[in-house]
Amino acid sequence: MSANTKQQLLDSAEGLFAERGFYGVSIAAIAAAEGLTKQALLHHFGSKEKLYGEVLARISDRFDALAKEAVSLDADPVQRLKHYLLKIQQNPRVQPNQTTLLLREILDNKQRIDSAGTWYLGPFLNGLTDMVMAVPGWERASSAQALALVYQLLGAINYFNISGATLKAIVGAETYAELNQAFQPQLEQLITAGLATPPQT
Amino acid sequence: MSANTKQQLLDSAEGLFAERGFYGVSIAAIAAAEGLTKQALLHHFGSKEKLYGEVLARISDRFDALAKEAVSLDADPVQRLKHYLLKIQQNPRVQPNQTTLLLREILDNKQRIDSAGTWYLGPFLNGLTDMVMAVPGWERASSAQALALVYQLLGAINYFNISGATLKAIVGAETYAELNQAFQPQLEQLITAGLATPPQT
DNA sequence: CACACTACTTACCGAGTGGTAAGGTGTCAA
DNA sequence: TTGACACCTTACCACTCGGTAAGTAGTGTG
Repeated sequence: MSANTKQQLLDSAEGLFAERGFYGVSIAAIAAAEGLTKQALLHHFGSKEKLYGEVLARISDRFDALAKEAVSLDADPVQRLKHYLLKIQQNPRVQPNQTTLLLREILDNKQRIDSAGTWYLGPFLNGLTDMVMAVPGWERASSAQALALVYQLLGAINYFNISGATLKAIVGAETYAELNQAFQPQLEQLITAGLATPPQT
Repeated sequence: MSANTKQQLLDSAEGLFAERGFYGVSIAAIAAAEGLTKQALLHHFGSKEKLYGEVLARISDRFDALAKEAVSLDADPVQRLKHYLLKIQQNPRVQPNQTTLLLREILDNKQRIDSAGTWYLGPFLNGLTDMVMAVPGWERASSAQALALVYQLLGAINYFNISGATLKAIVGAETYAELNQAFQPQLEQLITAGLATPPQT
């Protein structure tokens, strides 16, 4: 079955790209992870760049789904934003491969002229910015001000999420476990505190 | 003069590693940036890995210097922390190459068994954690709780700092300029708000 | 049976990789 | 003057890279 093989190749590619980066993985390695030759991979995707693009597109779709879910679940804008951000933080489907890959894309996109890495982040950021501006007190903030907060909260979440293995190596396993426990309540407080102090216009 | 050439090679290497990542840059490209052959580079550093290690060590030294400066400048723990974090955000010597490279290291360190990338981050994080626990209201927090806040604030800063070019491509140059202006006051508010709500013990 | 199509394979290519070996050139001390 | 050393070069090596070419096995479809 072709569709199945293709999805499995995308799964492997997602994990390997997240681990080692675009240049750090060969298409042969991705194909071998599924017991195939690299020419089989090229048969399905045409080129390494196209494969990478499809991996990113799949991630984008997942974020969209998550956003739609958040909108449908919560009416209160503060709760909605909080739940959405916490879901981004926790979703095992999303973390950590997905976050890592997106971050790598942010880092690498400067030199890959291909804009595949930017188009999908736009709607995502817009959605979050709108959520912030729906919060009481933020209606009169500029979109740039709301985006600044959005980016700071995303950074607070993602920076930690991608640090896992390295951070554990630095502080030790026990401290890391405590840190993992302390992180979410602290994050909720930070979100609440950040939203509670809208910029004065 | 050897020391000069070596420093210039380190400068070039720092920029190129930050831009393209460890695997994305060849030692020949780094050497060519200084008008040399790759064998001249190998003469100075022995191997690509060792060169990379020296680049990281240099960055570590700069962070240490910044921390010492912060301690000497401010007596009030809140102001000290605020100034330190803002300095990390703004320092043109530090940003953005340095932040980018450190982030790449966090991402890649899992597979590079070499621990060169972890040892220097330890003291840096410890210093910040101590600064937080010196803030009134945080004395009784656990170090994990303080570290959680530290990491969230670092994420808020660094995530934005590494996003420059990509973020500009997403939101457009004008919005990005506004965002750049809105970022710092918003960050100060977030730091203040985060520190103002210590965890209940 | 012929034909086309999907899903692969092996064989191969040119370009680029990190690294080794050996040699050249200049400087400086004995 | 000789030797040692730092600093650099050209030449070369084995290897890996992404991608092309050509072919094969299996599965319908007319």
